[in-house]
Amino acid sequence: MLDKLGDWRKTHYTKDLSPEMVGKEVILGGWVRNYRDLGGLKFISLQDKYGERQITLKRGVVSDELFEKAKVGYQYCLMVKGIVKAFNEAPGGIEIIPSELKVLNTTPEKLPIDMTGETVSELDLRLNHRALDLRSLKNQAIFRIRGEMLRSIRKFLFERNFTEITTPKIIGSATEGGTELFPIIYFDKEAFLTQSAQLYKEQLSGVYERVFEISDCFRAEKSRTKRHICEIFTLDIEMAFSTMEDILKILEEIVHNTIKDIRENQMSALKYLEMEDKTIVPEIPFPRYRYEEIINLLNSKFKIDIEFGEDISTDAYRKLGEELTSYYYITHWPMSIKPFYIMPSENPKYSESFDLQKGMLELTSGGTRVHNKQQLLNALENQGLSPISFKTHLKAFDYGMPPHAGLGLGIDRWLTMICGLDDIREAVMYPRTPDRLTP
RNA sequence: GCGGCUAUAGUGUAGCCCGGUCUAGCAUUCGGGACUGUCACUCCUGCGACGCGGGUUCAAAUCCCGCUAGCCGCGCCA
Repeated sequence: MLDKLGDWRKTHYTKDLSPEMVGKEVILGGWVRNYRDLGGLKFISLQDKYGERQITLKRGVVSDELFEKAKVGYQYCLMVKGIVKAFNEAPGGIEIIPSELKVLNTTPEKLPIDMTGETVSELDLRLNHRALDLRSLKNQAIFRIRGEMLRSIRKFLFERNFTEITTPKIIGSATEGGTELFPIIYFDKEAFLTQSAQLYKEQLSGVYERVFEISDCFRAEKSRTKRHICEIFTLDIEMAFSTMEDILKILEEIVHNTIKDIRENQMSALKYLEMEDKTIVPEIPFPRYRYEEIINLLNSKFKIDIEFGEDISTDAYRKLGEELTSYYYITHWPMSIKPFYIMPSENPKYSESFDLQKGMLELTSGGTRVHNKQQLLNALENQGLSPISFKTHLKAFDYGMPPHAGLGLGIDRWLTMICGLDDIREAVMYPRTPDRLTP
């Protein structure tokens, strides 16, 4: 028989309890992380979103009725009313001596995934039971770092006069070519899920000058790798009156500042993930290599032959990651493999574009954009794209579009690196892959 | 999309190569019992599994085929 919440409300989270509160009555709520029954003495480790506290039931100290009631299973949902007691041998030096206990919900006898820490269940199985899995200490650490990351990025950008924008995720036509789009039915029309905020953020840079968006984009590629998912979470930035040079500077500051904040505010999470020595604040400015320098390096050092104008293969990136382990830029990619909105360099063979790499992984790409309408029209035609399908976008370039530049950063990939995870799906609460649409 | 691999209690694994010894081992979870300072409590005890379908064979967890699910790599990927 389950207890009702009634008029009980939490007075504190587990993290709020301190030695100064000894003797006070508190109400805590959460889930059973561990349960130990020593006969006349029982311990419940109660976990909430911030941590855990020990509830101690000693026969003779608590009522017999309460003592008998405290027979709980892993991940039961409990609320406890009790007195804070200092006890050196208790975890954190504090324990709760309960006067009342509410069992608000129970669990099956056998949980579908391991929640004891004894064994590590397979990722696919954990994802099937994600709402439960996310309560694990590892996941708590990962997503605490994610929260800090987003908070830090937003704070940094707001302090520098950026405006947070939101752009449509349902779009009427293909935006940029390249990746496959998910088609959807929009009443009686065909529509698509957006692949990026690119065109909209460019337009809005002509209004709010410095804009950013943090949101989902969709890639309909059947990529079965540990680095790809179909619904990605990206940071998009666009700055008017700027070039690639300004973007390179602000991006390295963002990376530097975000990792600094994570180390300052979420060190315990980093430690839990054993990343405190690996996720360190990188020195800025980041090394910059031109695309040609990179392919020359790959050729001379690893005998990997890449023609100018070819993309860098997974294998080549892997080798590159052995050579360059920290953050670095690859700039001035061949214009031929960059999208139409990227500004060519003075020598139009090259482009004012860059990728930010961390080891083998591409984290960000960006560059200076074309703001002159005629030049944009020419670029569209050169890439075999139809100006008609970009008609509404092109209109924005009729009314004083400023020179601008920007970037797109994959938040999930970055979190994967920062947490030292093996698979990008670990860094997403509910990942979408070609084979996974639930939960 | 292509190639390689895997599938054993709730979870994680051993056994498979070399068919019989498997009445399928171990850890943990779960049930019962003992235990008043644990923190992966400890100890005793019990329950629980060969993905599905077909084939070979006297005999299949083990060999073969198909299906399903998953894993790894490549390709695709503003």
